[in-house]
Parts: sequence; C-alpha cells; structure tokens
Amino acid sequence: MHFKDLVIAIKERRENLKVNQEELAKLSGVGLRTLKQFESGKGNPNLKTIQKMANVLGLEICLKVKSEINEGSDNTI
Amino acid sequence: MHFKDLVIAIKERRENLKVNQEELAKLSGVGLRTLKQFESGKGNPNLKTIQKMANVLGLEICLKVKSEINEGSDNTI
DNA sequence: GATAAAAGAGCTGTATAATGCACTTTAAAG
DNA sequence: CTTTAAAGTGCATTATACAGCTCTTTTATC
Repeated sequence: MHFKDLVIAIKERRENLKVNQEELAKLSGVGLRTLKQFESGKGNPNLKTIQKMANVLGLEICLKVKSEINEGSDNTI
Repeated sequence: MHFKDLVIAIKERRENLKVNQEELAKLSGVGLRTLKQFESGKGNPNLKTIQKMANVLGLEICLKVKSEINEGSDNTI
C-alpha cells in the first residue's frame, strides 16, 4: 500500500462513516490541521498519529509480505 | 497491530533475512541511528521512514478493519 | 447566483524525529 | 576469559511534524 493509497483509505473510511475532519480530529486527538494536511496528501505523519486516526475509524495498521499479484480476499482495504 | 508488534515484525523480518541493522540502514536510506531507535522501541517514525524500512524487507504497510477475532489466514504477519 | 458547511492553505511557534559521531553494552565464537 | 560483531545509548545539530489561528477555496443546497 503506497502513501497515496493509505491517505485514500483513511479518507474514504472517514467519509463512509459520515464523520467530518473536525469530528475525527476531536475524536482521535489529532490536530485538525494535521488531519487536513494528511488527507490532502501533504503530510508525513508519524506512526502514533496514523494510529490515532486509524483507531477511531476502526482500522489498524498492519504489515504484509509484498506481492505483486492479489493473493485473494482478506479484510484489508 | 500495535506499536510494539510493528517493531517486532520489522525486526524479526530483518533477522530472518540475515540482514544486520547497518546493512538495512544502507539499503533503505534510513539513518542507522534512526533504525536503532526504532528497533529498540524508542522511536516514533514517520510514514515515509517506516515504508523505506519495510520496502527493503519486502513488506508493505496496509490498513485493515479492526476485529478482535482472527478472521482467518491472510499473508499479514 | 447566494448561503452554508466542509476542506484546504499560509503563517508561525513548539516539539520532536532524523541524523552522525563516539562510546557502552550485549551476544556469539574461540 | 578474550575477541569481535552487533545492538543500544548520550549528546548535539538540523529538519520537519504538530498544532492553532486565520483566510481562501471547494462543494453542496437552496
């Protein structure tokens, strides 16, 4: 998952949950400015910041072995 | 995947590939000091730094929907 | 087009990550 | 116990993420 895809995944998840940036900022404890930067693709957030955002959205960071082909359905997004 | 687990995953992957910290630092372009900090659990690396390390190890960051139960085998580590 | 809500951006101060260098500690091999 | 490689730490500097404030731009809704 590349940088942009990660941004998109977070952003889409937020939108699907009908939460706006301001709410997510409050809920996650991440500054609104930081969140905006991130979603507009300008940020380079540290791990803790990413996890704060993800957690509130019911997502979690994981690592998987890289593979070009799609190895079948899991619950990654 | 919590912070510590991520650290462990990276570290174990590196060790399994028989690469030492110095080599990984060179290969990934991440400073040796940064890598040491991270692996000793003291760091809070930003996304790009994490990805540089992961890429060289054949890993990628992904997001998945949180779930308490294990939903079956995928290729996440 | 006017209005309102959401998203994005410039400016700025503070906090801290990234880095290199030198040193210490730990682990493995003889 | 000695030697050596790998891992971890203290210190200092530089780069940059975080954050709030304000303002602008975009996107609906009417």
